[in-house]
Amino acid sequence: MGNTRITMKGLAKILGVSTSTVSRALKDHHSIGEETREKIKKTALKLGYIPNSVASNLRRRKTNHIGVIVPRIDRYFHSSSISGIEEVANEAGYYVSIFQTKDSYIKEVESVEILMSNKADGIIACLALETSDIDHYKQLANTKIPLVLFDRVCNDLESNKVLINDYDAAFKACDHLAKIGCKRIAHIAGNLNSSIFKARLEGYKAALIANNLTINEDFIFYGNILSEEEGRHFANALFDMNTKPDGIFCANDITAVSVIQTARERKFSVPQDIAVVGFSNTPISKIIQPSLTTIEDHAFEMGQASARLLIKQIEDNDQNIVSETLIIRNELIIRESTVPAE
Amino acid sequence: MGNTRITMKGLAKILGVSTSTVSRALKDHHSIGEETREKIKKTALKLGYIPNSVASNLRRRKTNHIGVIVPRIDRYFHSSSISGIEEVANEAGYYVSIFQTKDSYIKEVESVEILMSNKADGIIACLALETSDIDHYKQLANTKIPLVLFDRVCNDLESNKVLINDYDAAFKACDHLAKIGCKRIAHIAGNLNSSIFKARLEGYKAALIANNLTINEDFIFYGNILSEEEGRHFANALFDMNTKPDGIFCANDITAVSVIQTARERKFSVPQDIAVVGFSNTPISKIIQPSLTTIEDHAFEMGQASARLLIKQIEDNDQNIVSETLIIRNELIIRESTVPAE
DNA sequence: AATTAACACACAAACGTTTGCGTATATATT
DNA sequence: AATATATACGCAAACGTTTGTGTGTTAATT
Repeated sequence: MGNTRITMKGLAKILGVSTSTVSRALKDHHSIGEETREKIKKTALKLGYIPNSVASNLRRRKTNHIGVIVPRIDRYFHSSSISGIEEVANEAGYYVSIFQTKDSYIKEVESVEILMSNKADGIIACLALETSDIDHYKQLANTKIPLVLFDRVCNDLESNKVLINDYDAAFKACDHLAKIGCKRIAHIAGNLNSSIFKARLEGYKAALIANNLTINEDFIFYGNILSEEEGRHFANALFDMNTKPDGIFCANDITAVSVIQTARERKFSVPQDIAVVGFSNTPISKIIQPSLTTIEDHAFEMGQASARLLIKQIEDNDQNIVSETLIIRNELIIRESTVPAE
Repeated sequence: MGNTRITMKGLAKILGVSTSTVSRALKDHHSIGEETREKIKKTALKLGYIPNSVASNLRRRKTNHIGVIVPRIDRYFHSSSISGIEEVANEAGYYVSIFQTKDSYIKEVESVEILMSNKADGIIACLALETSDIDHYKQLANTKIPLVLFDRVCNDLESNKVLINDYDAAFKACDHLAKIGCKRIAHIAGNLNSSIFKARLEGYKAALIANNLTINEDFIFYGNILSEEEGRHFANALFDMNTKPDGIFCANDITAVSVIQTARERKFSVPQDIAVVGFSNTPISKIIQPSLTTIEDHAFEMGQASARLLIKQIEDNDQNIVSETLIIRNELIIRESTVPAE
């Protein structure tokens, strides 16, 4: 029953050396002679030795493991950023575990606890919509586990951040609507508990003011998770209005797509009756007809940048830098939902 | 500076009890008196004790960690199945780490090695396209780490499997095309190294034969990763043919969408000139115009089933069952790309 | 020839838990 | 009163590494 696998101790006994020699030989420590090193490696291979990282992690006080906490992995923005995180983490010798909060505060707290217990070397998180109390992240600071917040960050928390300028992006989007002639610009806002949706709302308002348009509260729809259903609901409400908006800035692509679909069903034409702008440049935005004007927010690159920043924090001991904030570029991508193809 | 966190040993010293008592008290072991138990818990809380799972894992020889290996997390099918896996794993007290192979054999091997080293309690994997040699999974069998393959499985490997009947699904799809009157049915096939794409090709052929249609090799396009680019390339080749197909079954939604887009650009109409069927019922399939007829393969449920199966294998010691295979239902969803809305 | 330095390895403690076993006191059983 | 049982806790080994220090041998330096 060679049931239990060979360990360093086992190898040492077989070869008549000490476990410390085995350990050093396997990682090419210079103090081990050429000959014994080779002999050890050879038999390790032959006997199918597999290093036990759990033991190693305990001893080294390092796990080479970074935890990622996101609201929902099946949303394109998040799976893309995870993909970016995973790529640079792996490159640097870290592996990645995923926690999905489904925007629940409790699940977020639990995730952080598990990651602390498991001695993750660092954490990258995108806040749940429900989250406003951030003690769980503050507790993290005591444990010296570096944290990077991305996309949905928290201003009350001093931590590393990677985000885009949502205000600016929203401003560009709405300014574009104004410039193409929209006078009554509506907005589907996300959960204002979240930094990004608050900023997008403010960017929206600022752009209207800058273009001498009045802000009409009836034209602002306050959403939550911005699902397809929410989008449809708002779109229907919008098309039921007496004086209808002639442009709309949606805080994500999902709701923007719902608006376009609803418009089609109700025989309104986009962009003639209403121009629509989304947010995130998800794959669907290119495909839908009319194709969707939207903000490219570079999710993959945000993920990469977050991972790079985190790993720097993990590996550098520069205690002078308390925290760092990275702003990622964003672009307005103009498509047919605001400017019809000629 | 209180830099190093409090441990059980520390708590024990402070409270004047043994570490074993602390350990047992914290997990409500019956042999610890009410009074001491409460006292221990109280001070543990007060001093911000965080259990060290790494140490616990080492001692218990269990990590409560399951590894997931998928080709690309930013593809909807995979992020959905991960979401399903994550949900049931968390429910059962496991956390999930993700490895992305990008369809590379080497990355898959490395991922398995990392998971073995890290003593994952189990692994759920969807094979990379490149993978044909599966020694790395066979090695896993020696370590007694349970494995569940899902979607893209390997017939040479005796292991737990969760998949759909791709042959049957493809048959249904192509039979549908035949029944609506298509005589020249084409197929965009995936990498035939992969079980699912081979099965879909065979289902395609079988359906043609069953409908007394001849199999024309010119109508079969052999793809690889089935990206948008591949789809466009094949679509253009298809529309350049003298006698064009009047129906096409695409091995995934991405290429199906490309066909529809290309058709639109080149002024062919779907489904009148060519009917098209995709595979996976990704969100985009509902949105595109015409909406896409496709196979619903229940990615989320596949993930759930995989996780449940794996956890059963981890926790049950029923050594009678060597392996188990679950077939998940699938349905043909008929939309406008084969049957125009009246 | 004496001192240094380099080399090659072994010893043993440590990382922070868990757990089988042992023991002392208190209560119940005959 | 003697034995058995339950209760409440401590001892110490173990999980499999890593690493600081120690030691004996050989080669280099003066």
